[in-house]
Amino acid sequence: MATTQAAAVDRPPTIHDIAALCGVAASTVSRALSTPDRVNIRTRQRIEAAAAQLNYIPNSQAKALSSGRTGAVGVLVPDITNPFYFDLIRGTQLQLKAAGYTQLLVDTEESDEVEASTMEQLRKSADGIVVAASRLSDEALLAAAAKMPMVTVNRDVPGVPAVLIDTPSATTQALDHLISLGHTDIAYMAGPLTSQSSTRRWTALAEAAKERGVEVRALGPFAPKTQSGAVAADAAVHSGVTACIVFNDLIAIGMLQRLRERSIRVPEDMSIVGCDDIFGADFCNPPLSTMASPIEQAGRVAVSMLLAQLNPVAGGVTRSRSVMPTHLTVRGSTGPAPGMH
Amino acid sequence: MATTQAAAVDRPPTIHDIAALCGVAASTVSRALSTPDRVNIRTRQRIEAAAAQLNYIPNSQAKALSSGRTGAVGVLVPDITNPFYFDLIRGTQLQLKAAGYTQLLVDTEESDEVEASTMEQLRKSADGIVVAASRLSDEALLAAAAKMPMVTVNRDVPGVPAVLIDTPSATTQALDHLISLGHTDIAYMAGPLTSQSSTRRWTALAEAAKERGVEVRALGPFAPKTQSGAVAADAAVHSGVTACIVFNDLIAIGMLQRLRERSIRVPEDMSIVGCDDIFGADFCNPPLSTMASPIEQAGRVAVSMLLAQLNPVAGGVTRSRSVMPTHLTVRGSTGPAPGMH
DNA sequence: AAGGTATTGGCAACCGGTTGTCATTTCGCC
DNA sequence: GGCGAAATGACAACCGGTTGCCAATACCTT
Repeated sequence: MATTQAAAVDRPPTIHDIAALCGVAASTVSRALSTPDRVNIRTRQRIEAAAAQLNYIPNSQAKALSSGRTGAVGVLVPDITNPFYFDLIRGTQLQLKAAGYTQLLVDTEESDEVEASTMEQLRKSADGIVVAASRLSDEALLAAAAKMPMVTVNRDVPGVPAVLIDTPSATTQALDHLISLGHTDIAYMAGPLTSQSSTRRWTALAEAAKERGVEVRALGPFAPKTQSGAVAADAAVHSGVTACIVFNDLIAIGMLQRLRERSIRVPEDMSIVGCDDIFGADFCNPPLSTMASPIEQAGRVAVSMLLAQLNPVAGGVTRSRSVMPTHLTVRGSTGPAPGMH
Repeated sequence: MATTQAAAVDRPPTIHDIAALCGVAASTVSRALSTPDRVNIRTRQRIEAAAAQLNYIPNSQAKALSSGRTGAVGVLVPDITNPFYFDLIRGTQLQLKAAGYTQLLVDTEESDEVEASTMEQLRKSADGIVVAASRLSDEALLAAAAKMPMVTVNRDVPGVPAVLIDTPSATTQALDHLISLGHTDIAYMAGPLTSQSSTRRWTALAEAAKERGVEVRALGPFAPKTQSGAVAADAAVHSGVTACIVFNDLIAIGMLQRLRERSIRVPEDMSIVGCDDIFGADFCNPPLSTMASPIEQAGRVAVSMLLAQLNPVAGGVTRSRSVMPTHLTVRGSTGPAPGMH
């Protein structure tokens, strides 16, 4: 039989249901749940019990609307299918979840426009964003950071908190490694022009090369995909170098494949050093020598920095810059220069 | 000088700002933007111009709260670092973005509990969900599907719309391939017990083997990680089989590494067939023969089915099941059985 | 026991849209 | 020119929480 009094309807319970059940005002319920110490302990326990009984789950939309905080953090990556970002994403996801935040993951498709419009979109629906390998200009990034809390990964813009992966110094390790193997003709296979990581690596590498009196030439740019490896490999062979330090593992693995097709032996005829130590770098053929860094941790740190920015602790210092150590992992793709023993 | 009239404040514009600028009611603005044909064309154009001028972006929270529709879709995957899901995620993301939806990606950590609680959470903040390789029981899944629109991927539960990747039939292809190479001792390296995909593959494989009069034994279960490859490889060697059909490429690649360590040659001593054709399957050593399927497309189809469910079109038929074709891709990890030519 | 302070709980406005209702306008038609 | 129907726009309630403000209550002190 139909009844006018709201029975246990199927609609999810709200604070009003709890309030009615406990005989208090809705606002009291709200306070009991979000500002526990502003409510009588007994009342609070009654409310909590009722909430548990009703299987209450707060409506995040409503919460966001009224409080202005969404409890969500946007994570922007240029290419979601690039294995490099898997670990980063997992790091951010774990850290965000631990803090009770939701992750909004967006693939910006290597496009500065998509990146910018996404940021504008997220301005309303997220409390802050983590931007990996931004393709935006320094000015655009700085302007965006002024509008909403932001932490960048692998992008150094003064005034914007950042997690930097210290690949530049690793390129020096790679260079020394190659020099110690007798290589003197070395190329740097560059990434996209808009990638600051690529620029920073090249700068560091060129300087180190100069100090050591060897010559390193830059080739490229190459898109960060395995497919680009073919062009890159051909360019390297044509240039006559005996070793390559490659922008990232994706391209490096592509080069490995192409060199194999062309019957150019790695590392006997050509040594290859990648960067990132992505999934696959350890089981490609030959296994790739590469510059490895704690990517997942970088993701966690980025989130920590962002959350510290969102919820400032009295007396806490907010770091605005964090550098992740990087080291060279030598596997099978590097060996003595041709003609050396 | 201070002014009481709200000038161009920094706060993002709302429909009220637009309404004030146009001299109409806020509700008119709302209608003009969401139900364009219920408003005078001239008024609408004025409103649209004002919206553009103010750079108006609707507040998705408020929209969700009042309309009940969030414009977001949850995508649940068991392990975000499993390359198999990259393409799936990219597929869902592309299709969702094209339809103006937001993707909420969650890693359920291969846990049925995380999966269940995530669903409960998402019930409020998403309009529907895509669940890949669910670890939930049929009953739990059916119950969850009753509460919110859902499409599963690689999980067949009557009454729940699903995108199925036809790996079972591919196992038959793999079996025939191995038989044609002279193998008679074949093992199936099983995935997690809670994975229906694994069960379905085994069922299909066992039946096909029976028809063909060969014996196939099941080994495992093994966790879907490269690390499990070592145990799997050792188990395979110990069992004396000459070929393995493996639950997925992750385990298969791990096996390849282990067999190499143990100096067991692939494919001379042992043939390996993987499943999924993930990133890396083409450049591991040797390149992996595997069962490939259009994963990204599976993601797109799953989203299409979900959206069709959310926005039923008059006269449109809603497919509740879609099977993606799968075929065997032969590379270097399969060869003639030992002693055959 | 009375006065004071600290704590607690309720009211109501508000966040930014959506949507039902209804009065008004506009238009077409006879 | 006047009528009716359709189109249009304004009002206000509502979604589910948060929060400022104030009154009421409790507790403590002298």
